[in-house]
Amino acid sequence: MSLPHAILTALLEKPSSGLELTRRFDRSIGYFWSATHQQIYRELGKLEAEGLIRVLPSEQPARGQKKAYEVLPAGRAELARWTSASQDPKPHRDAMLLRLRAAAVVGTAGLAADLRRHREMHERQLAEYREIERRDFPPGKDGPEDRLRHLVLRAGIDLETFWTQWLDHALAEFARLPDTGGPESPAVRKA
Amino acid sequence: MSLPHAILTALLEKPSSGLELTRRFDRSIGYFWSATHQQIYRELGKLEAEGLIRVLPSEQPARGQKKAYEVLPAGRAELARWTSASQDPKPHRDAMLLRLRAAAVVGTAGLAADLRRHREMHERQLAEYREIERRDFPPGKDGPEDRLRHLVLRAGIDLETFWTQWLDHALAEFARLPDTGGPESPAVRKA
DNA sequence: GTCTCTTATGCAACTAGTTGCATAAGGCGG
DNA sequence: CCGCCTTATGCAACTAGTTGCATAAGAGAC
Repeated sequence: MSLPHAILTALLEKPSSGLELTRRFDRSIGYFWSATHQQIYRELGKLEAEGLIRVLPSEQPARGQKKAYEVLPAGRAELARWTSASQDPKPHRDAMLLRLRAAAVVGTAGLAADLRRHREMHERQLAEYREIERRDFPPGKDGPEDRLRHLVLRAGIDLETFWTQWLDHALAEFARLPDTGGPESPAVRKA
Repeated sequence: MSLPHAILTALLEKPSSGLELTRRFDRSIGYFWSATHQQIYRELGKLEAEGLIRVLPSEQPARGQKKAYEVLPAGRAELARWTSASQDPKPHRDAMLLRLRAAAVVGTAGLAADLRRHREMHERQLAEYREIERRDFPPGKDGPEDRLRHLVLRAGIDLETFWTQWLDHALAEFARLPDTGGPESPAVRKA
């Protein structure tokens, strides 16, 4: 249960409206914790009700008007508590690995094309991360906060590099395999 | 939506009862697609209703009796369809990276211990994968199905290696940082 | 022979996340 | 001044996954 904490972090970095948060989740934060605008609006409502954030005064809260939130002391305390608390990692779910395993049983037909497509996507994401790194972390910028944020970005860069290479490896393996309905069938075998 | 396909794959590898599936999900398949026994029983019910699997004859279906399922031709066809269909990868969610980003704002207190703990967990998982590799993929065993399954296991091994190394890197970075309430506070700053 | 433990199956309620759509304000074109 | 586009906020319904508990059969303890 981390969405509220992702939002608190984002709001501490910079007070924002729901839509601004949505856009920021589409960029930096969303790279390791994605969220739709509905999730965000709902969560903002809850956080406000719990007294962890509040609407910035000044703007009137009419519908269709910007409504910016800031974090209250209780929210900062909650985020600090959550950050330092021991947490078990959630198990991964990776549909592509599942598909490969399924392919071992029902055949590899059509899979290689999607492997290539995923490879391209990972490569594009990697280029985007590298661009962010170039822009946001030039050589001089290395205060404590910068170091931590850079560390997180590095994880993104290294992960995309990892998947790009792994998919290359998988594609090379595919090239050595018959690209048919698999080891024991032309598609449906016991029809 | 991949749980039904994970189950179909498992059942094609070997017809099983709900509990047997649950155990197999705790081992091999669950390493990239985890599921609880309730999810599995519910999904088995749906798959049977849709005519993709059926109860193996022989055993009577009284409660508390083993009830093994096998995949029907329609199920195999559905799995083949799903495997070859183009699918977009779901965005990752990684709470640890989120916590590091939060730590850049509210401080790193207490985080290093959990980084170390996660490092140990990844290392243990890595050892387990290596053991499986040694046991299930000895040098001679490399038919097409073996190659694909080995590829999937390799992804697990390489990912755990990746995280172990990344956490080492993060811990080294932490060692160079003040381990306090963060850049701008003793915990709650504007109280 | 009944008590308790393990195996096996399952329901119900809850939490999290997604999808589709609705509403309202403001700007701008004609 | 009316229709249309963009910005901004939000509800409702749905899908997926988790947690807690209930039920029943068989095995062995005593």
